[in-house]
Amino acid sequence: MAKKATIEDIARLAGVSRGTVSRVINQRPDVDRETRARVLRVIEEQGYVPSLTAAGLAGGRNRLIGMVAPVFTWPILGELVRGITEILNRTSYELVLYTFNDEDLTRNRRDIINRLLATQLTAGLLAMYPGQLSDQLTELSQQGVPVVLVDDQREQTTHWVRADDAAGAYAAVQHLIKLGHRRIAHIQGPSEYLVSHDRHQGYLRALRDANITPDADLIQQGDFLPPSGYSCALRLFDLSPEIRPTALFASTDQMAYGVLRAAEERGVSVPRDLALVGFDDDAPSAHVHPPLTTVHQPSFEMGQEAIKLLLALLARQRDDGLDFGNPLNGSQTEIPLRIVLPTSLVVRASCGAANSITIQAN
Amino acid sequence: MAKKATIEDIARLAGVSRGTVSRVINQRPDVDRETRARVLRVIEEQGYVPSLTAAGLAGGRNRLIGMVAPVFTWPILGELVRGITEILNRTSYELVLYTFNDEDLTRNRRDIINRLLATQLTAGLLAMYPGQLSDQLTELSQQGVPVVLVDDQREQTTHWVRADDAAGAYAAVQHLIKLGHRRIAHIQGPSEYLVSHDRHQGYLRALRDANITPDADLIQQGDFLPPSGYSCALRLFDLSPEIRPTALFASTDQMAYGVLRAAEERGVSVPRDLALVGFDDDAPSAHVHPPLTTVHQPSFEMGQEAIKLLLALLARQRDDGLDFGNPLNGSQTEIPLRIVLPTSLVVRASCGAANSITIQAN
DNA sequence: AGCGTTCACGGGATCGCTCCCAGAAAGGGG
DNA sequence: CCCCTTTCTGGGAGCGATCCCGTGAACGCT
Repeated sequence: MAKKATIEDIARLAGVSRGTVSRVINQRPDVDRETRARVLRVIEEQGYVPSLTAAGLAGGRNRLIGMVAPVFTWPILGELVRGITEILNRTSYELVLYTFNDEDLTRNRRDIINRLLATQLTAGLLAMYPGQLSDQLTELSQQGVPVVLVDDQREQTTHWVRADDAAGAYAAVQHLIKLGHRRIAHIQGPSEYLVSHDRHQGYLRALRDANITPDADLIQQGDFLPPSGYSCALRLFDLSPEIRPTALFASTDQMAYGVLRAAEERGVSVPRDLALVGFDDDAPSAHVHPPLTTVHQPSFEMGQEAIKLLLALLARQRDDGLDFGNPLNGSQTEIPLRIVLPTSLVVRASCGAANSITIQAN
Repeated sequence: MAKKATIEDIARLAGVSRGTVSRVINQRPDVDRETRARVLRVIEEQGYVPSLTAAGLAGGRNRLIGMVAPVFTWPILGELVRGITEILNRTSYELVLYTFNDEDLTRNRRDIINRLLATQLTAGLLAMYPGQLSDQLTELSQQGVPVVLVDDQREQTTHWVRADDAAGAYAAVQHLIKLGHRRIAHIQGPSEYLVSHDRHQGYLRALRDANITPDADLIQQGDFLPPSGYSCALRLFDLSPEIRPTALFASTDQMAYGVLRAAEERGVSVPRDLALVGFDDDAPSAHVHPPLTTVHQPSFEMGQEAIKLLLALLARQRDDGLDFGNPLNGSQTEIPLRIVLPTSLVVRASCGAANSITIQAN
């Protein structure tokens, strides 16, 4: 393999200086059209690609973005990553992955992120479902490190993107109401999570808007996972026939799977005896029996919006350095602090609706 | 935020030179015990973390590992990534993500990888299910770039790790035979994939070992996805009762889902009328109805083995540079070119076996 | 013609590290 | 006691970019 070409080689071949080549590479305006064309041609011919490493050292800024995610969230990251990389591939930034498990977190949580940043490798951070880490990330953000969270669990003061859980839940319950149901149960998630709260609020609002008084007997509390859905469902099935629900909105698909199992054991037919709707649109949901009607989270779009937001922060940061005090800067479009994306209702068989279509949540 | 400390600051504080600090950081032997301890203490006190960027530029070697994966494989990468990061977190290496979609591939396939390498960012490459990229990766590997493939689709001349598909298929079919089945159908994948071939061979061998003559009527060809499983199943159900299969081994879980749907439509009860086994252990398989017996791929371990192999290659490369001609090097353990990991059979309800246990494939 | 501006471009200094050679200090053998 | 090793350490020379000051040419204006 021939020795790699450096900027110096390109400069020599194009008959210009390093500085000019650098200007061409970084798309700076003050280069003559012809010169630029010539340099670009040489770059093309030589297959030259500037060293990110050297550029990072010299420029003090890097072209790497750190993606932080707890390992256990990996299974649900596929779509998010797709969205992120689709945008990122059009830029000169690259993605660096940082994962950690629960041990790491409990042991020396602060260290992990700090060391990560201390390497000066990344220009910004994209944190997925950071959980316990979010406080620290917020702190970093306040210190000027560009950070964007993809989260659905807490109110943040950092830039973040999330799905509109309340509207999604509203649409799901409204759908059940339109199908004629009046006694609609809800299995909510743990109260310490914001999603649980939001989805519950959506449920309540949908009922109220249809003049249905919420019934405390029909509201159970689970922990997001199948077993809790199972036991909550059994409790509901044990209610006397006149108050037993005819429909159920589980606040996660996982819990809905538990409901499905309980229903099968008790001979409760879904959707005939019980219309069921979940939330999340996990992969298995299309394949369970019957296929689960659920609220789809726009993961792909969330990934896209998150990285766009971060890229915007990065761009602003760069400008600040160069055009400090530039009046144009002030009029620059404001970068949104939070982006909430609409969910959509995926209608399958478990709710008893005949057709299988997708309905926008708002 | 205080200005970041550099190696120079540490040197000054410890009363030594940059060179010595560098030696300590890189764990070189030629440093006095006391000096080393002193330097380490200062590093600790200052929370100093060396700049990977500068080290990369100066040393010519980097501490980044590129992970290459086509976007559409993301959903199945969760466990692999877990395995990789678990090992990687103990080293000073970081993971950089490179994904690309089909367009990228068909348009300028060569460019992508070349540009990737040309940035000189990564010390080695870990490629997941590279598909069309594998030729090029092999080439790179021959040019001296450390490359490890995680693949199940082709015979490679590069280092790679994969699951033992043939043994997995053998175990699956053997399981069905032990349950008393003699007429066992198989839906294989597209012939251009090595997995299809291997799983098919495993199927045939299991039949032969049980003195069952394979019946061409019972062997269908699908394309890995649910719809093809559906149509293949219908074709099998249309066979006259005396030659109709009592069991079916689908070479992917996805196709098994299609089989499940066909069975439901035709009133064929699984597992009573048809015992079903899939392959891959996709996430939905535990939740389909009935839960699918399948062959589990050791993704977590594959990730671990792959990264260990790459790390070993990297270490060897580094040694080569330093101890050129060292006799120890010659007698050094030869690094295995390929690693094949055992699969395991996950017994659930769809095969008709009472208990739900996991059986090692070999 | 003289002067100030703008436009392109050159090249020295620099980023934070590793490499490596040279030299000091400490022992070992004749 | 001198010389030769061995063990440690110091510091100059890069690595490949960016930054930025400085310069020469071309142009417009008085």
